Amino acid sequence: MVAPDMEKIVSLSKRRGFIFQSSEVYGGIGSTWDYGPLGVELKNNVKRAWWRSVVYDREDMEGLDAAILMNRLVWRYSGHEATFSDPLVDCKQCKKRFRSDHVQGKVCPECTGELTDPRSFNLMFQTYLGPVQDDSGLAYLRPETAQGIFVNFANVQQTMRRKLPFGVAQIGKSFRNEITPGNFTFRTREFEQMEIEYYCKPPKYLQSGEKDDEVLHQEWIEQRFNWYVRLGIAPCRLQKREQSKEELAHYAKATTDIEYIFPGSLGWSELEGVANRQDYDLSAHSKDIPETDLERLKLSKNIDSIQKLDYFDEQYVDPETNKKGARYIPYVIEPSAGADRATLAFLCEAYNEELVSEPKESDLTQLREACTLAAKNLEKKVAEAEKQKAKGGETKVDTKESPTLEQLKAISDGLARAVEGLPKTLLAFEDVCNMPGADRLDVLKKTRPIAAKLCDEYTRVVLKLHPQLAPIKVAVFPLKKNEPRIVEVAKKIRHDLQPYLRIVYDDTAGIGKLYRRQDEIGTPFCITVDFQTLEDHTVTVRERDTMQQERVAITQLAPHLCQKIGLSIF
RNA sequence: GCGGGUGUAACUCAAUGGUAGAGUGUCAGCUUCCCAAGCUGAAAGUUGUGGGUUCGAUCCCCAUCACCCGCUCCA
Repeated sequence: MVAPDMEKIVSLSKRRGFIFQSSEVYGGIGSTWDYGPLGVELKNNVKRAWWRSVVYDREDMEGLDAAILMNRLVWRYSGHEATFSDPLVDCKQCKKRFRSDHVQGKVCPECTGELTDPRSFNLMFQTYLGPVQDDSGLAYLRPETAQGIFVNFANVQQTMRRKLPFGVAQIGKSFRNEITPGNFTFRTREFEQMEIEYYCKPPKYLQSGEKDDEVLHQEWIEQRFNWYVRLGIAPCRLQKREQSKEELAHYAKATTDIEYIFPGSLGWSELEGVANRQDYDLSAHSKDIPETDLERLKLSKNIDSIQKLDYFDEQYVDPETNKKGARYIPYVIEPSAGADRATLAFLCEAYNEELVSEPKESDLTQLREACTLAAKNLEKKVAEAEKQKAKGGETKVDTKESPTLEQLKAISDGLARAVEGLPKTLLAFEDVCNMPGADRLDVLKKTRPIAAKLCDEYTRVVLKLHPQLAPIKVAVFPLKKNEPRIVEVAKKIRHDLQPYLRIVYDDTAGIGKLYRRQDEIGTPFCITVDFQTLEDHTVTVRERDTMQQERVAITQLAPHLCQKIGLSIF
């Protein structure tokens, strides 16, 4: 099971300190979100796992952290200044919106209504450097981190003495004035990217046995796909989608999106795009690019750059002249991921509601009675709706007052199935109450709290996050908090493990509730100090997903847990 | 930007044209030898914000903000 809808994630995020609405005390501000104490741990872990995977676990990668503010010319020559400010027109009659260069005259192509004057929508945030707000100080908040990597190509290559192929990774904030943000943290105006520019040889300069750009492109797609899977995303909810020729930006030879199927209306959506951008970007920022290449890349001559971002290949031997060495602009493969999107995907994927134990039949009586009542009422409503349909001939639309016939039937069926499957289907009642139209049925409003109360008692919410991503790795509890010897040992364990692991101590509830609390935030291991501990210096280590326990000597806890979590200290 | 919906305690939701309730959660204490147990007590909301109608608005009307759904858009 994964999150059934995004609202579950939003509500859990708020309740347990993962993600808050930004500027909440002033009523919020559109599409911005703050990561709370657990959210920042989770997102940091995602970024750290990414950095480890693409920088530390390879021999051919370097890191970078470029400034958010850059010379305006970067965005002129990258093409953003032109393509990021579309003049748009709206139809005053049918409210559709068009790019003004796609429309003839001042008439709507669809309904022939009158169009507004063109308005410029610049998707880049502007700001001014220095005290005077005029064009001389105009700067943009970067809409992508990639350009910071491109313009530093020569710096990185020379200082690290790199030979092709090699890549540069960067994590950082980007800003886009999106027209339609939404879907929680999925599309926001301020977001964090994890981008790689992997520089390689253009096909012409390859020597035998070397991988070409297309092979490297495929390898990156595979590696990035597998990264998500390794950290817990089920492959069935992840897909590679190759962009069609029509979708491709003119500078991209090929792009494959890695998509995750998010809950609710969001559905299949992009986590990451892996593009083969050829030599477009480095050429764009270089002086002295030959006319033929400018034409091929549809670039205009760069009259402002003071560098040529090319590469001297000493090994290359010209097959015709036998001349050694060549100077050329490298190709680039760009795996560009969203840190917030990955974090959201991991949260959605990890979310589980489980029946911990089967409810006693005596506890179910009230629910069964309420359902019988609801079923009868629904039957009546269905019959009414059918009669009306036969009479009026017209299918009733989904109105404020009552659900449609189809909705009624679906709810009725859902309820019947849920009742039949009891006690195993306890969790299904909530789904039934959330079906379209159900909110307008009073009978279900009465059933909901009864089912909810049972769910509280017999189910748990558990985030099955990969241990490396979990915000808290270990929690320590005393089995009895009014037994000072046990409390003392538990607190000492927390203190001793603190240098190795993110660990918390809690004794403010019964043991069952303490476990549930940690389940809900994805803590993979809970240590409980009990009476046996006082005799043999062992504790129980309880595993989140299975709820199984094993006894471990206190002295072995650090290596034992670090090994299970996959930390490399021991 | 357009259309529809929502906004009440930290969360989930009730209620009413006459100064707001429940469950969960949180906190304190007691109790408890392993999975949201029990008991006692407590804190917590100018009902998103600002106007209007009214003797009186959380409820009706208008505006605004935020979120959700659908369009539109999306390197």
